[in-house]
Amino acid sequence: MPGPTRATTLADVAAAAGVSLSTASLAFSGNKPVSASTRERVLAAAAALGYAGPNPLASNLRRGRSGVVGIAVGQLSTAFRDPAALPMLDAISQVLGAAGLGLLLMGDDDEHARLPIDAAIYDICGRDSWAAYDDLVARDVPVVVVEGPTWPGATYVDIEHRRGAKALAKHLHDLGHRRVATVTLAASHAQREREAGLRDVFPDAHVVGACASDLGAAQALAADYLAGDPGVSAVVCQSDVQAAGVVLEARRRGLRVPGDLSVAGFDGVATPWLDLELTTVVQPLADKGRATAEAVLGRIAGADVADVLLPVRLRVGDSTGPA
Amino acid sequence: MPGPTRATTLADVAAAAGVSLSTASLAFSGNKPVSASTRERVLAAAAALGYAGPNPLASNLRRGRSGVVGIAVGQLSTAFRDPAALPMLDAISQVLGAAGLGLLLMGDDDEHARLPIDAAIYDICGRDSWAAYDDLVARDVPVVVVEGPTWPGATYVDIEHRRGAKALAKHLHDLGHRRVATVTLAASHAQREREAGLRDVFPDAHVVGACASDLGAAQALAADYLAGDPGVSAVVCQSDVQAAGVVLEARRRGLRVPGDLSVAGFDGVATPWLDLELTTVVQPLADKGRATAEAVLGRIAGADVADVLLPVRLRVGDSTGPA
DNA sequence: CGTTTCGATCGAATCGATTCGATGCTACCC
DNA sequence: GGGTAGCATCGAATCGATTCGATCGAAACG
Repeated sequence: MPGPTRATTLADVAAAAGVSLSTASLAFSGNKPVSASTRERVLAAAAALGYAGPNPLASNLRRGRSGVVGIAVGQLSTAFRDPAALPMLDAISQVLGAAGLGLLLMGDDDEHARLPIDAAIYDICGRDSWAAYDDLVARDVPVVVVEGPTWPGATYVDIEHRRGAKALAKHLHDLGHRRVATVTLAASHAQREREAGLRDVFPDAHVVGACASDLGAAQALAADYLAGDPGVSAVVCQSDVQAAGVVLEARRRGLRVPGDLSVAGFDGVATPWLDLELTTVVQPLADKGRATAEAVLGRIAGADVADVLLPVRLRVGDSTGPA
Repeated sequence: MPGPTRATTLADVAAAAGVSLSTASLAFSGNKPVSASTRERVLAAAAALGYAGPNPLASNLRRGRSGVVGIAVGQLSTAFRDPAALPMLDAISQVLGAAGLGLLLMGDDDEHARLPIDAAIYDICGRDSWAAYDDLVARDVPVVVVEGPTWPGATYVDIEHRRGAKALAKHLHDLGHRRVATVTLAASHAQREREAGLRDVFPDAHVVGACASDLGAAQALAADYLAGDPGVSAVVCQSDVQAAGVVLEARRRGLRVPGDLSVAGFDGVATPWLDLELTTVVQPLADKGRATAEAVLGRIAGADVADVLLPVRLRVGDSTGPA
């Protein structure tokens, strides 16, 4: 039985196995060849002592790595409520997990500056500043920013916000729309780019208001707006969830989509609770996650990592039609 | 400017400030009183050298703590797609964050056994076994299990699955329902308890099938089932999301809810895309998260922590009616 | 004025591993 | 058979902090 005595160290195991500390270490890490018989003797001794492997804390200090990557997401519930966040997060955790790295959730507070992370991902934030960023830089922690503003020293992964938004706007223009409104996200790099793309085609598009990528919030926003009978023929949203909210609210008011009102989204996620397919700008969520994770791996390895800009694609669905 | 020379250590700072290493340490940690003038001198020296505070890795080793708590959630995208998961996760991260602890996402693989965590939460899993559990026990890492099966040495946080399910079943029985079906989750402790509660009232309830708490999956399941014209007057689901899927599918087939079919859920989350309020069993999600986090804190502190069983409450909405 | 107390500071031990360079040994080659 | 590789093993240094116990002065006390 594994004795109740804790604090079994590798030194104890080495002593029990009759080898040196360094050899015991090699038997576990495999960083240098060890004869099969020796390795077995060490592992047997470890099992007998109830030793569960090298203490990660000690190992981390010596190697100068924690094996943990922080990901800043602001408040969890808002960050993950957006279905667009999940495929990306999944891809990130898959790639990092395969490399033996764990993913640590960080809020905005700089509490987290004290936690042992090898790199940080700034994502899903829709924010322009992060308190902890300077601390990370000071500690030489590599940072990868997703869809964020450009800070010195970070690596960037982004998508073609402007081109996508412009393609969507063009699609609406081609359908004959002339007066359009847009539901925005909170002020951020991504939001500014997308709005620029929209205004490339509709310079005087009206801003309905800003809200998170949340069905209820978008619905409430749309309720106010549509009640005023604004005289627009299309509403461009910045996420599919927002778009779904607008569709639901429009219908509740007796408007037909796309007959009376065209509605467009962004992201290209599944909206199973809608009986139509949204016209939207599809972004490669999994690719974005993979690219982010790979950038992190590169930066941790000390490599020079190039910024990444991923393409988007207009998907025409059933939620937009002739003006 | 903070020189490009890394590897500035506390010893360098101490030397620059003309104090001993131990005093410099105290100036940062505040674990023992240090005269104000000394502290200032140390901090000034640190700023001049571009020293960003004690290396967390070294600090961790010495204190025997990493400040990180692992949370096992299986695959991220399935775990977080369920809206019931978020309020709980939020509460956990809030309580742990206030205590200066970070939250590390763990998959099922035992890769994570090598990561530096002070405690682990097994949650949102709907699974009966976890590969890494034994490793954690061997390493003396406290484990808190949420809605899970009882393993030796862990602390449990759970809700009244059976009582809740039974109360809901009773409600349906009172409405005159006699033939009911149930959509289940994957086999798990929670699922078994709930099914037992249902069978306390409807011993021969029919099992439609199992699926995750996912709208599309539930919809597909319901499509198959309802096509067979099964002759039940009510469907009891194990999450509100499942219930929403069943409602949508029933309507698609021309059934009125609750006129032709009563549908009930579990969890008590918001379903803004449904125009009715689900009859459901409301569980205290935030409380569950708080209780979990507090159990973790207690276990880390080495205290004896009692298991927690949280009450649930039947909420009668518009999705159930007379048979 | 001598003694006790208390607070600030310091030196040294310690946390538990990884890894560099050196050593001893066997095997191989001409 | 002498010299050289090459592999397994070992000893010692190291990662960068935290903390215990000791020391030193100055303030407080009788």
